[in-house]
Amino acid sequence: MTPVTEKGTQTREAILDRAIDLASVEGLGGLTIGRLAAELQMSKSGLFGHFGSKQELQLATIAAAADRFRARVVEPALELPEGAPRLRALTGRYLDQLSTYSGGCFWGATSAEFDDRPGPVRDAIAAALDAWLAALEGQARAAGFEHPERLAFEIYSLVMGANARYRLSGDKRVFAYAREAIEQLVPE
Amino acid sequence: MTPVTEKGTQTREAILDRAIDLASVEGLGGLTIGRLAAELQMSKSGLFGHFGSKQELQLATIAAAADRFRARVVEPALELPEGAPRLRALTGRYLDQLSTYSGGCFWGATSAEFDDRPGPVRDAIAAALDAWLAALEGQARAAGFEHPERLAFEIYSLVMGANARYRLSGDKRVFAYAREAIEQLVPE
DNA sequence: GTTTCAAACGAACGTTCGTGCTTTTCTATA
DNA sequence: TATAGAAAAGCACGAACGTTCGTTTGAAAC
Repeated sequence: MTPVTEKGTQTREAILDRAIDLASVEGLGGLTIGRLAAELQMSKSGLFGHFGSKQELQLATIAAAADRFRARVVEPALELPEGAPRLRALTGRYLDQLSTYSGGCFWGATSAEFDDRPGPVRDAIAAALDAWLAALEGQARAAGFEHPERLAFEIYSLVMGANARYRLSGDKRVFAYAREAIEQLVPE
Repeated sequence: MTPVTEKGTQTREAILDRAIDLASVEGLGGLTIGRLAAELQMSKSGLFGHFGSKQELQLATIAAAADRFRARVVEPALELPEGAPRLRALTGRYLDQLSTYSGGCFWGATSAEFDDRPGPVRDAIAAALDAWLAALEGQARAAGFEHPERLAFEIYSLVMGANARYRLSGDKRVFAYAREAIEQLVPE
């Protein structure tokens, strides 16, 4: 289940790396063990042994996706001063990820999928999203906005909306729309 | 496939009615023929005969959902004058549906699910969403806004964002946030 | 040089899915 | 009311899924 040797850890990380990309496009449902094994050129059972159950694989993938998000979006933004600058950095970096790296948004693909399936998987996704909203709200509060919770919701909606619209229409202008709308909400 | 008798039509409509509700919660993937048949207390094959393929069932469900959306959201708003009043009516009615009738949003549940699966189903969903965005944009233009396309995107994002957040957090305040944000964008 | 154990494998399981064939039941009309 | 045709059922299929099993490999540990 949990790897013991160096090689086991490497394999497990390779699996989760590919799992994040796959789930970002097709959701956690499309993340099938057989397909994942085929793409990594290993056996279903060999891959399965790293996790012990499909649910454990899903939970591990969610945790890895949260780690990646923190590393690519949150941590770089921590170098900027609290408040409005950090708030703009958070959203800017997120939108950069979505528009450049064209693999889809893990949270956009999975949150709608599990919002009506109670259980540990749904809880893990909800917790990650709550943390993201709370981070936005914290910076909005630090920036002195009057309704930080509402502002966090608005920013969240615009970013996720841009991703959803781009995915379906292929129109990249939506990212500019989101940036302009957020710029208006959090002016320089 | 297409019903001929009165009874056939009734059954087909009953199937699609239930199919919309089911897919609004679980998506078109969770809409399985066996489950749908069980809920309607009929046989898989009997239900299957009405459509001939799963894809035809999905397409028929999408068309029926679009009809329902037009009847419940779009047409009532047509009684108000063009421009800002109609724009507010469209979003207000939509948010009412989402917060009152607690079955989830068909478009929210299905659009993320199929945005990376090319084919007629994806096309049908995309067309319905495009029509909705176009309707918003048309009213924004009639209301004299400077960037009608962007405003339509912002409103779309706020409504869908409210649904997504409510589904995952259970916090109904997000609907108020969406209303206030839209009120600010399209003042009385 | 032998022992040990994690890592990976291949084959099979039980289940569920969509779908096709055949038969029975019902409905509408002449 | 009789009968053609539509609606629904019954049964079985092939494929894909998650999962389990016993076995093989390869690299440390003694």
